Formats: sequence, structure tokens, C-alpha cells
Amino acid sequence: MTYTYEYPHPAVTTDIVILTVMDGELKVLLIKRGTEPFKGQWALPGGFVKIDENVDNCAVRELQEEAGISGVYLEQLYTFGRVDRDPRERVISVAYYALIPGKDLTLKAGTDATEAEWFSVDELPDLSFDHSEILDLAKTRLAAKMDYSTVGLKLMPEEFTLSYLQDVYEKATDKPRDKRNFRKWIFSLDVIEATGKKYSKGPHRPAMLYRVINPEEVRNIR
Amino acid sequence: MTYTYEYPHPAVTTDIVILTVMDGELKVLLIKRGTEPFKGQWALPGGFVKIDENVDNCAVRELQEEAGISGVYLEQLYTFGRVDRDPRERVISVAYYALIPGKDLTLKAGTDATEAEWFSVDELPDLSFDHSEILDLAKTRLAAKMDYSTVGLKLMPEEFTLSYLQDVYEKATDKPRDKRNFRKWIFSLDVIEATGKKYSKGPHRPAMLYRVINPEEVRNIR
DNA sequence: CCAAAAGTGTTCGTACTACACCCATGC
DNA sequence: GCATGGGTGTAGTACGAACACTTTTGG
Repeated sequence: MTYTYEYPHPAVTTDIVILTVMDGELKVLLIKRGTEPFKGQWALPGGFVKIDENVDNCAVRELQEEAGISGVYLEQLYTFGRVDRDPRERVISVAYYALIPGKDLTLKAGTDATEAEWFSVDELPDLSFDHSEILDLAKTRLAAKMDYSTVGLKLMPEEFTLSYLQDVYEKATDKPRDKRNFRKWIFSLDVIEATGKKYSKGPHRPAMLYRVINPEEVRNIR
Repeated sequence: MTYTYEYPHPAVTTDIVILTVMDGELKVLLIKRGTEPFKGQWALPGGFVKIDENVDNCAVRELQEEAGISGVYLEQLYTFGRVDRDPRERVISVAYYALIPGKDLTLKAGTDATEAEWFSVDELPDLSFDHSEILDLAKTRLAAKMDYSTVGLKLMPEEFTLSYLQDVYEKATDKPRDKRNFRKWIFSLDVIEATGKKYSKGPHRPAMLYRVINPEEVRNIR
């Protein structure tokens, strides 16, 4: 079966920058390509938009199919449309980024037989296509948005300590924060609340556990 | 001549929200459609991405061809990819917005025979496709960016008065500003300078004329 | 009792807000 | 001389930045 048009049509894909903070580092999920071009190289998960599928839905589907992830924060990032960005044919890519809670490491490694792995964004292999450009933009966008919205909480598991929260903010924005000022700031937003539980880990004072008050909401600040 | 693919491909267009402040109002340039669908209705200028043309270049070209405008600020806005957004075939639209200096009204009305007209964003006709959604997003984005970057200056002609500048900011963000505070703010950014000239208009004190110091730059504030 | 991370307040500077009157010109 | 928009300063407030010690636990 083939499809014929009066004018040439580009192919359209979505590529997804899947980010999380793990082991004290901002990490991105990459897939080892099983086919040409760039066979054997690492790339962002993604795939072609189906003809009867909304572009947003395509991103949701690829997230599930290639990374086994669903129900997470997903936002359109930018559309990459240079003519030569794919050697096969004209491919325009609508890039998204997804934020994964840190501890929910239920990561079945990709539903299909592809090889998936978390990489620190500071120690990346060579990426296929223009994917390092896409990743750079995602990092920039995330860092900016963590300062003027509450997206950062999408990187949090159900319950977390304030130290962990601060660590996530520092790693995702690549900027150190003062402990007392950070706590004053996050409390002033009224977005987290104490669970009443404590979390003991090691020979020191246990930390109070917090939760996000309204996990659905992403609010703009200022 | 026809083009055949193994899988169905969507068509890709760019649509451009061309904004300016004119006669004390934020205005958008619309084109009256000469063909079905939505024949005779107003729509954003735009058109299909050519197979050997970068998506960004397509936006630049459409801006020139449909509105006779070039050399202005142009930025990608968002990609609209709902399946049913075009009744003809599957069309994915990469939307851009352009900012036109207020007085440079050298607007030859569209190079092709299309009918182009400026509309106040407060008195819009019914728009074709999902174009009112695109326009809404452009308005929101512009208003936000005027507060945290210097894009607003892209709406300024070569020389302008402070009152005019303030008016543009008020109309583009739909928020009133205090005259003295606005002036302190804009001066603190070091982005405009006095030309030394004055501008007399009417029976009152003439206004000093200013220019943008670095017209190319768009800097983020904060 | 010692090591380790958790928790907690105050001071200072700066940037935003609110606000009202004199100035220069054309007619 | 009067009507019209152009131009200017100050005081109060709120927010972000800098900064160090005490608390609680496990071993």
C-alpha cells in the first residue's frame, strides 16, 4: 500500500526529552538506535506521527511505547524543521519534554526490545540527528520554568524531604540555593504540605516528609 | 507529477500572527481567503512548507509573499497538530509571530492579489481553522515576553517618544503603567537613548525623541 | 560523645508601588 | 492666557540575598 500526493509532503515525528533527577544528577533517557541511520548510536525516543493521531497524542504514545512511561508531565518544546536534519527524507520534528518523578523507578526498560538508558546530562554520548540541540533547549527551558512556575514539582515523588526538593532544584537549574531562603520561598507558594511522617536515613536527625498539595496544577509564579 | 510514500504523510504549513500597535490598538494582519475551505473568511497568512525549505524560512517567505513584509522580528510560537484542524487533509501548522514597528507602514497590501487588512485584536471577525486559538496564544506570549525581555522594542520605529513607547507597552500587554515608574524602568535597562531631537505635535510641550541603542538585540530581563 | 544532616531568624539592600505638580508649546 | 500633553522626585513597602548556630538521631 502506498500513498500519493500532488505535492511532496514531509514526514513528521515527535521526539521526547525525558528528564529526571536521579542519584543527584539531572538525567535524560536515551534509546540505542536499532536501525539506520545512526544505527547503534544513542538518540531521543520518538517516532512518526500517525495520520489520524493528534501530534500531542503521538508524544504520549511514544513515551509509553519507547520508554514504558505514562501519566507524567509532558509539554511541547519546539519544532525543528531544518531540511537536512534527517538523511533519509524530509523530517520535521515536534519536540516535547517530559518530567519524571525521581523515585518512581518503575522503569521497565522500553516495551519494545530497544535498549534504553539514563544518562547524566553532563556525560552524554554522541547523539543522533540534531538531538543534542533539542536536549540543550529542553535543559534551558526547564531551568527557566523552574524559576517562574511550579513545574519543578513534577520531578517529585509522592513524598519527599525538603533537602531532596532543594537538590532537585539545584540540579535541574544548575544553580546552588541557600537552604533557608529556599524553604521560605517554597513555603510562600503554598504548594507543599507536611505529611506528618518522618524519614530516617543514617546517623542524623530524621527529615520531615512533604507532599505536593495539588499534584495536577502547574501554576505560574510572578 | 505526483509524490508517493510508503506511509501516509501529513502536510505542514506555517501560519504567522503579524502584530503591530497602530492607532492606539494592538492589531493583527489577516488575509481574506480566496479558495475553499473557508473561502471569503479571514485567516492568518501562511502556507505550505516546501520540501526543500527550512520551516523557519517558510515563515520568512510567507511573511514576504502574503504581507509584503521582511526584516522584522519573527519567532516560532507553537505547533498545532490536531487531526481535524483542516477539513481538506491532515495539516500540521507551525505557528510564528512577527512584530512590526508601528510607523513603518510601507505595507504594500500583499504581493499576490489577496486582500489583507489590519484588525484590532478586540474586534475580530470569525477566523478560519483554529486560527483564533493561535492568535490567542500569540497575544498571551507577547504580553508575557514584554515583561521579561526587550522584544517590545521590536514594535518601535526608528525614533519614538516615551509616551508612544508607553502606549505600545500598555496596548500590547493590556495593562496600564504609571508614567514615572515606566520611564525609570525602561531607563534602568539601558536599551534606549535620546536622539537629541524633539517632536512637536499640537499645542503643548514637544516630546524628546529616543532610539533603540542596539536594535538587533533581544535581551532577557531578570 | 561524635559525626552527620535537619531545622530555624534576622538584617540589609534593592526594586517595585503609589502618588501630584510644573513645563513648554500652539493657538 | 489657556488648553494640552511632556516631563520630573520621593516615600513606603515587599521581596530577594547574605549569613551561623542548634537539634536530633545512629553508631
